[in-house]
Amino acid sequence: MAQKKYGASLNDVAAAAGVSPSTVSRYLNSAIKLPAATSERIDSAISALRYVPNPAARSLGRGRSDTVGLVIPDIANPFFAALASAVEQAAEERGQGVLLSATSNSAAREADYVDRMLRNRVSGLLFVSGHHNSRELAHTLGTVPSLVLIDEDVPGIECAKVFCDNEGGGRMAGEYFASFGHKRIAFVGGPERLRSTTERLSGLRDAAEAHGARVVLSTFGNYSPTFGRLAAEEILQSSEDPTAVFVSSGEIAFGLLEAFQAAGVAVPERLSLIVFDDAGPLHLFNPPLTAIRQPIREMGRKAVELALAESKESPGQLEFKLPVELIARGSVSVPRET
Amino acid sequence: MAQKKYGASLNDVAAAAGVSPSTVSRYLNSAIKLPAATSERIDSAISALRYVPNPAARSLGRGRSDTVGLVIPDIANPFFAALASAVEQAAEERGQGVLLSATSNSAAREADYVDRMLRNRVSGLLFVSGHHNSRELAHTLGTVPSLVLIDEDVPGIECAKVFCDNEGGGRMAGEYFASFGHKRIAFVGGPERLRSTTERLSGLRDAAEAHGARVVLSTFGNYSPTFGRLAAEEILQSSEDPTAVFVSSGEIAFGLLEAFQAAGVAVPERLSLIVFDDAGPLHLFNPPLTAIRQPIREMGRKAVELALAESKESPGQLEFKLPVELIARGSVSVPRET
DNA sequence: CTGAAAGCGCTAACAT
DNA sequence: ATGTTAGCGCTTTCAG
Repeated sequence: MAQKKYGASLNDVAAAAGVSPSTVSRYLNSAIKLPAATSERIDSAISALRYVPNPAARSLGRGRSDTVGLVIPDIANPFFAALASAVEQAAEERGQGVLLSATSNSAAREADYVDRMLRNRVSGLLFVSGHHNSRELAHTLGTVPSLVLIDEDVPGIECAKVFCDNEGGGRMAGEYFASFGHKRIAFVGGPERLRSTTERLSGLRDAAEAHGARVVLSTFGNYSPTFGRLAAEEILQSSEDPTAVFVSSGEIAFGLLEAFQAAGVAVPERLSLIVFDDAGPLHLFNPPLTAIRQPIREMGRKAVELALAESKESPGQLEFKLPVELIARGSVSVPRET
Repeated sequence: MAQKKYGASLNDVAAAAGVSPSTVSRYLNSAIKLPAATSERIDSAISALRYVPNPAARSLGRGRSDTVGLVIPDIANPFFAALASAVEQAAEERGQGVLLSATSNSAAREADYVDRMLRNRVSGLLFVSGHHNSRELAHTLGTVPSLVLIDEDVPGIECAKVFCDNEGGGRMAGEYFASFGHKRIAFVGGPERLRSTTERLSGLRDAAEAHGARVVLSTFGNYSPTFGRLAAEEILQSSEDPTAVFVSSGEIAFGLLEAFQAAGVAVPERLSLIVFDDAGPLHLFNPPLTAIRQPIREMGRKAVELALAESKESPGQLEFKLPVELIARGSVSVPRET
């Protein structure tokens, strides 16, 4: 589609319909009502000429692009894929396209991609960070109007934020473990210093301690099966001898499970498991995984809504914390005899 | 980001550097080498003014957009998510962005979204259909230069195509079943009349018959767990009494498995299972699922390559069939005693 | 090899 | 209410 003269322009349509370009423009943007006669002439000119509007020209003329930007760490991760899907749907409903960028978990790219979104004059920017953020990122982000942070915070940025109730999720997990009689719990987090990570841990810890249990081990790493395998080793070798583990992401859980299977460690008989985040078919796993489910679709929708909100009502609520729920399946049982 | 005057323009940079806009433009597009002195002046002007190029203007001026379009049925499906990820990476390497649209499995939207890509003057369009296609779609697609079809064919369109070896995959499954002694095989396909569906079935059938087995049941539906549950019922009620089933997609397999579990049908003891496509953590399922793996990453890369190929070398190879492999896990065993 | 000038297609102040 | 007229920021002939 690279050829220069692509098709008919608005001017051609206007000429064919015997009106001025601005009339056609206004008509098309439904900012106006025309006599039936002229609107028909325009319509037929459009179809006769096979006219298609050029978004680049429109964007250039207006200084914005009817597009919302979405920056995520990794589109192949089921959680982010689901989020992207939700965002796209919500955006579509509002006549906005989505410009997607996955940073491939590279911190360096986060700022670059935000820049790109800015260049593209997106009407709103949804950003999901996957790192403890650099000063540079914070600076870039600081200049972004209609920014919405999803899932993860970036310290020092004041903007709309959509999180799930990480602490509540941690608490649910802790209480659930405690109700089975677990006393020694391990926490496998995402990247250290990330808000979601610390909140989940603190919820878990609070609930545990309120029920006479303890978080005896906590380890942090990136959202990957590789880190999960490492964490599994750490847990199995720990002298603290945990009987339950709460893992902060599905991808990490995959690695954990692989390592447990390889080591002949039975779940839940030997080690109970709860995973935060229920994206992917966890119910079909061996064993079916008990999970904390985030309302991904609602998070995406809310974020789009906030990004596109007309007046940036600073007085209004800026931070939203959506509720999570515990989906009980088969990966938690009473602790083994000690 | 909707404000009008956004930042410095190329003209501002040129003025600050004491050269003409065209010189800056040429310099930035590396179509030229400047004396070190001037190039430095330009560079410092750029950073001083915090100049960022405006892609819309560039696109308008050049008639194309340094962006490849990708249209897929559903971004939340792990297969398509992995494909999108691969495409994005390959595009990035070539300095191209990706404009993504998910049709939400709506046939009606396919043509719309292709149109949108056209408007956006994408430098290449990658299209994955999820339907037996309408005349309208074929017509729209017919006008698209640098079109690449991935995974699924659209009859009557002549363009570059990247498939996997569906027939070979079916054959592998058939042979594998036969090697365990299965005689009666069920096929759960995707949408009927889709090329991938028919090819997988024909490969399966050929291999089965070559080994004294038969495909005793075949059923078709869309790529969803819901259809999988329906198919499971059909299989369980069949008087043909199949002992093995070959299912054409992961999403469908999820539904199948759910229904089998609900009905107390053990896999593989009662029914062996092979799924086409190994996206998602099938190795952690209960039982671990034996699968035909497509080279998703390579497919994405190849498609981008073809879309961006300079000269459309019609004499060259237009259709690529990438090899698949069977990943043996635990969902196939010898058939139960009859 | 560099600069001037004419668009690319559309929008939005101004006029009428 | 419609038309006129400038741009939006960049690319790209075409002169110099």
